[in-house]
Amino acid sequence: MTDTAPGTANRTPTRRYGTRPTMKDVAARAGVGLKTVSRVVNGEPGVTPDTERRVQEAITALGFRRNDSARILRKGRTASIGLVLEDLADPFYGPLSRAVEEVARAHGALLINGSSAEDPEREQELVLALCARRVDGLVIIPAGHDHRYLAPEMAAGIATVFVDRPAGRIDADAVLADSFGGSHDAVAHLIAHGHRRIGFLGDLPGIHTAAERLRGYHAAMSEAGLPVHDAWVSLGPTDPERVRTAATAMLDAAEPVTALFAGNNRVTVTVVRVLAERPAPATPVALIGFDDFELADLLSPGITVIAQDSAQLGRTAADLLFRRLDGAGGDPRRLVLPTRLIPRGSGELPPPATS
Amino acid sequence: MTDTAPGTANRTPTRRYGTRPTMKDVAARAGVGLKTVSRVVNGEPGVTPDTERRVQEAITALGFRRNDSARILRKGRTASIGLVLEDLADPFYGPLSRAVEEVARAHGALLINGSSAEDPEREQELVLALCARRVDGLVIIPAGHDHRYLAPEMAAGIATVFVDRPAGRIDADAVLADSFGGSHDAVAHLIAHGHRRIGFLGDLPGIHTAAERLRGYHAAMSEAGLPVHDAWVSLGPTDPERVRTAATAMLDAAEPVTALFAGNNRVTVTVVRVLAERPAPATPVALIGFDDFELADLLSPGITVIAQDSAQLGRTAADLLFRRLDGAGGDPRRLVLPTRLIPRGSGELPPPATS
DNA sequence: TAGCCCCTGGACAACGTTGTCACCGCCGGG
DNA sequence: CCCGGCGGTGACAACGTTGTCCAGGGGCTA
Repeated sequence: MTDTAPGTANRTPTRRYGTRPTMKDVAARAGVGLKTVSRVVNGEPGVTPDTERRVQEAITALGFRRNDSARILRKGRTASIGLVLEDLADPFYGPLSRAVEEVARAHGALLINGSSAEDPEREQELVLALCARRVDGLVIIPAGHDHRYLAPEMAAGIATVFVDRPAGRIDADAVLADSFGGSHDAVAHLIAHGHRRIGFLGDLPGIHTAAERLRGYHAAMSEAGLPVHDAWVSLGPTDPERVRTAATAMLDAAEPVTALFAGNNRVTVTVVRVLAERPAPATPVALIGFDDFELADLLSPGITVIAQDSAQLGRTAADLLFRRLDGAGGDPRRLVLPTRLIPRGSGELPPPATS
Repeated sequence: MTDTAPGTANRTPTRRYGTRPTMKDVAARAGVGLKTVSRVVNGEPGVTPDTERRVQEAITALGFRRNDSARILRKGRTASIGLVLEDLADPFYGPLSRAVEEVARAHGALLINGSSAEDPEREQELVLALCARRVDGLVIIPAGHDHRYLAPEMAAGIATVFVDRPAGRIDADAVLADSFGGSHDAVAHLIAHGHRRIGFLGDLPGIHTAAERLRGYHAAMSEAGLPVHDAWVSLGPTDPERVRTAATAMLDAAEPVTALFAGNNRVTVTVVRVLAERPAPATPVALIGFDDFELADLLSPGITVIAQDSAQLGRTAADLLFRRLDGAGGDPRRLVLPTRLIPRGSGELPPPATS
């Protein structure tokens, strides 16, 4: 009684506000043993219909709901998985997250997710918080490059699958899109349409996908025997200001690029804006973007993209995760999903005739 | 030993795979008491630097990580909140979810979220699962219209805030956008530009926002003394097929509508597609959409929209939730956030001169 | 030097559930 | 009539942590 707030003592004579009935309360009210309540709640066999009815009545009368915290502590499994990604608000990650959730749901698990905001420290903090909660598994879109901090957790049985980018300095399952191949295809496509001076606007070079896409760009250029000017490549944060500046510089150079390859959806959108704002040139600048985005087909011209199915990425990763949780052993696997070039017009524009 | 997998017995002599060290193990290894370990782990005062060092060493040596399940059970607070929305993959909910997450993070809480897929049963299932986990609070974008099932949970202390749509048949906090006002503004805007026959393409009439937007449409029309033909209003699922059919019917009628008001972002996008696919009419059809969406400004014409800030919606709801959790009392509140008309061209198109 | 207090550290119960095991009464068979 | 078995039920420990309480020792003051 001593820790009962004075004001609430009279309002709820039987139990304090915020205190919920437990199985013990239900048992007492139904006049049965604790374990019998447990059996009823979990649908275990071995309870007379009459007893069950009495217990059910007590449950509804008291508004009892099983405390899963205690259940989890006892059983050791939390039936929940963690998802750490860069930014839930990014249209690329929404479908991915939803796909992971659907798979989790099919396995009766809940999804706890957090955004790292591309900050390695925040990623680690989040991941370890999830480990402390003893999630059964983790799906991680890594922001950092060193995941050795995860080794003890994985050794302790927390299944982990990396998505979109591989783990750093540890061996772990990963599900990736074919950034190199997709990028190569895009640049080759532009070259096939006659372009020789192609600019690449990419994400921070430390990000695995950005590096791979740059590699694909270089590979396609060199396969075609084309030189790459330093001024044609710009890597950095994807905020509109930087992209805008970089794109403008490439387009206004003495020998301007005739085509642009944008390294991800945010960059593509900014480039579209930049191109739209410039006075219409005699020959429009060709553009291909990595990642598809809604309405890309409705712009004029439609934006040619390298599409990767982010939902499929998430689904594949979650499937792999649950296979691991179901006991699938073997060495860490790396799955690479293909990308697809969707021509819509902007990537098929020819270079100026003079070029 | 009997339940140790044969292959792992030799690899981990001291403990089975999947079993983690506990504070007891740490205490034993450090040669201190259990509670001392607890003090170190939680940064509580009253431990000599030397003792603390020994404990820290034992912690890293064993790879110990506090089991938050047990902590939660003991403390009664989970430091996590649940978010139930319709579809994480929807660009409207991504920013909302992210905003809720940020607020939660600022309060040291994790976010568990789930998609109801607009299915009341699934919503209830999810919400109750979250209650069983004893989340501290809930942010709900309701799919159903009867939330009496939540009453016992709320009485037991789970703070709950509804977003985007109010709760059904119970009294609860709600944060809404001004659907009626925004809708009214949109239609008035079209009327001001000379339109008399305006079509409304809305979501399922059971959804609160859809009903409110319809109400705003009717209000604006009747204020202007304009009649509303049955054929000008179409409510239903927002899948492209239905919207396409409905829009086409309105546009091909004997007395076709000269302007369309789309009830949400999915509808707007489909309508834009429909209009783009039709042979260009002498006078283009005016269009205003509820919800802003990326690239709306880059289409030609730009799409005039009624913008509601979904991130702000989420932030406001989460703020309110944590104020409740911090003990703020008082009656349930209903906050209504304003919408904003953003003219971009499509809503300013005049009707045909003959009209 | 005696007495007291503070500081550190540990023993123990409790959180609410589930798994194990034992008990009770009743049945059929010997 | 007794015994074995079985279906139904409950007592009890354990999961890993935190809060409460107490003990012991060292330093300080009177």
